[in-house]
Amino acid sequence: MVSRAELKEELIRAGIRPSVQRLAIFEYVRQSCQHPTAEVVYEALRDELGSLSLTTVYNTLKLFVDAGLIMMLTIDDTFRCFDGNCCSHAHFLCNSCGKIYDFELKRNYVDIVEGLDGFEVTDAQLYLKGVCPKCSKK
Amino acid sequence: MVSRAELKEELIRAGIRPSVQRLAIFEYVRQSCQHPTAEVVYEALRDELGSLSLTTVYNTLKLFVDAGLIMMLTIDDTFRCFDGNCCSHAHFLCNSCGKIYDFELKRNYVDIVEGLDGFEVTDAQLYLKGVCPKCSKK
DNA sequence: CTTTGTGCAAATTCTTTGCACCAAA
DNA sequence: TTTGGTGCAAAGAATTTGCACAAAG
Repeated sequence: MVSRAELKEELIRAGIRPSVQRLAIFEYVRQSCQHPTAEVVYEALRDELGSLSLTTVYNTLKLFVDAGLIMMLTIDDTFRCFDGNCCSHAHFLCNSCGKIYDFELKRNYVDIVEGLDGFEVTDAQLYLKGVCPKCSKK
Repeated sequence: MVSRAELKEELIRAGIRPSVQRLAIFEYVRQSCQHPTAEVVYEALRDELGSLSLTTVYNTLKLFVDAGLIMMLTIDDTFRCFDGNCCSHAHFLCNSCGKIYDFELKRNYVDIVEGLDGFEVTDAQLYLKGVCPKCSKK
């Protein structure tokens, strides 16, 4: 659990002014163990903040993604969601319950790819889909 | 290069009636070394077929994806595209020219993921982004 | 003839944009 | 007092749906 003050510092270091809305959104995405969509962030914070618009959520999430503070996931083509953990890791989407799980990697993605010489890789995502243990028990 | 007759057979084996439109769309996606969007497929085939609607392209591509004949890629969140090659391989999107490259894998995706026990993986995608050799020379 | 496919137009959904107002440095 | 942020309403883009007609078995 990171403090609000630390998150605020992180925004400032990234050149982003820490408005109330931005800090709340940043905190929410960072602390969330789920992978919220813009809509979910909006619903979760609108009461807490009193005033919040979906536009601001979209603007802010885009700002954070561009600054490299969070990641956008497109593991499912029907929705975009966000991950506050930028450390390299894989994602698993359960086709049954819809939950997205995080997994650590034993080695770098590019190690398993043949013939990448000359290609400069700046970003990588490994998306897995299937059925999670909870759902396969049922 | 696979013949039309073979592609037709493949559709029938998958339980899909090989209408003129479906066969043309299947052939196009299979033979294409690009990774066309629905729009691109539509533009490419509308003249050849005389009559074709974007709706049919969407319907048909969805039909093929559900049947496991082709794959949908969401490597870029701004467009969906399709890959006729269902053999496991990685994709690289050049952020400069927009081209998507295919890469073979040295080993299976799941080999590099930690703690997948109990998870049944039915589908996997490795998406890489960066700059391709052609663009980095410029 | 009976089922299935096609394609138009309209609806839907998600996201972005324009713009006026507000807040902070 | 100037720059930047927020949020409403409207626009935009991609995809899906409803339905009538066409085609194939």
